[in-house]
Amino acid sequence: METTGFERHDHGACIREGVSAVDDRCRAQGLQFTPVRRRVLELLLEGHRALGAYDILDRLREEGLGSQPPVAYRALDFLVKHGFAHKIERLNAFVACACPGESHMPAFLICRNCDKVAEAEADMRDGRLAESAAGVGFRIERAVVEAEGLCPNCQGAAA
Amino acid sequence: METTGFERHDHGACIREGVSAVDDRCRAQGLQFTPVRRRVLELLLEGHRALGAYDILDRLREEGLGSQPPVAYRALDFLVKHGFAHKIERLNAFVACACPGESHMPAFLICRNCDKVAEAEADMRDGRLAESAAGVGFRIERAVVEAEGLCPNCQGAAA
DNA sequence: TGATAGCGGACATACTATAACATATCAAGG
DNA sequence: CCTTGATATGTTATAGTATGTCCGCTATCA
Repeated sequence: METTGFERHDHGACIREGVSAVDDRCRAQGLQFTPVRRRVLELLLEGHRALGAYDILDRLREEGLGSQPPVAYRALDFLVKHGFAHKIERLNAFVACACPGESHMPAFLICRNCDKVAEAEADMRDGRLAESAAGVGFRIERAVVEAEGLCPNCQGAAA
Repeated sequence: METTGFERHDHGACIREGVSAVDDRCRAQGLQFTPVRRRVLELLLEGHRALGAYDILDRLREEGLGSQPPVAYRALDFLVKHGFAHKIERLNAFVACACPGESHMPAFLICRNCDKVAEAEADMRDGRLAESAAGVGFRIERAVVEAEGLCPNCQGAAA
């Protein structure tokens, strides 16, 4: 199990790679990676942070890419539907996926101080929750797992 | 790890016990268990289902217990703050706590067919997510764990 | 008596998300 | 060429979720 998000890294490359990975997958699957969708993904990749739909809409508006809520929501729906982004229910906000295209059950580590969001793998098919669910005969199809706390950087800063 | 919610049980007693347990704890802790708060808890206990704040508000309005959103939200905030109810982020809705007063890290099993919600224990201090978080130095303080799927009853019905 | 604190009533507003309908673009096929 | 169908975007309006603020009531306590 790995996480992505808190380590130092070449963030410019990170954005370029993220966009180009999605670009490839769209080509492979015959999906249209339009300018609005591309730009929304770039915005999401910018900070490893969750952005609200209206934050994104504001940016799009500044850039002349759309001005009404459905524009942002449709782009976000596209990205989420195809696994290129995720919704953080706790924040009513969205983040770029750390490993676009791979099917997974993502879990998130949300720093309450700097708002960065890291993605981890949390397959619910095993683990204690899965056992518990199996015990009562419940069949898990999807799962929202969002942990909130302090990231390594902010623990140092707070101390 | 136990779950509560899908098993058959004496539901009348279930509500009475839930309310009276909270009543006791409020007395013990010097909290005011007012009529609005009590009624909201009863509504939440009624169906082991998640209710939206405005569903609750509608009921309160019918009963002359309040008519404006803050009335419902304040009662819900009180219940959530003291661990007598939980918010289901995935649904923007609320459920009564299955074991009021005990401090815990709850997880939820949400049936997408009948909308019933069962509560399980999902302590994040161990398990794979905890390991993963520890691996990157993230300190988990709270966690939202909400699994969606089919409850035992609805699996039978769908087949 | 006056001060304080908690609760609830009421009004207004902010934030999040979708419905519904119109228009544009483009590729496939007659 | 032109029609058709599929997908994407533009636009208006509205639904659904949540909070800010001010006020008055009541209980309590110094």
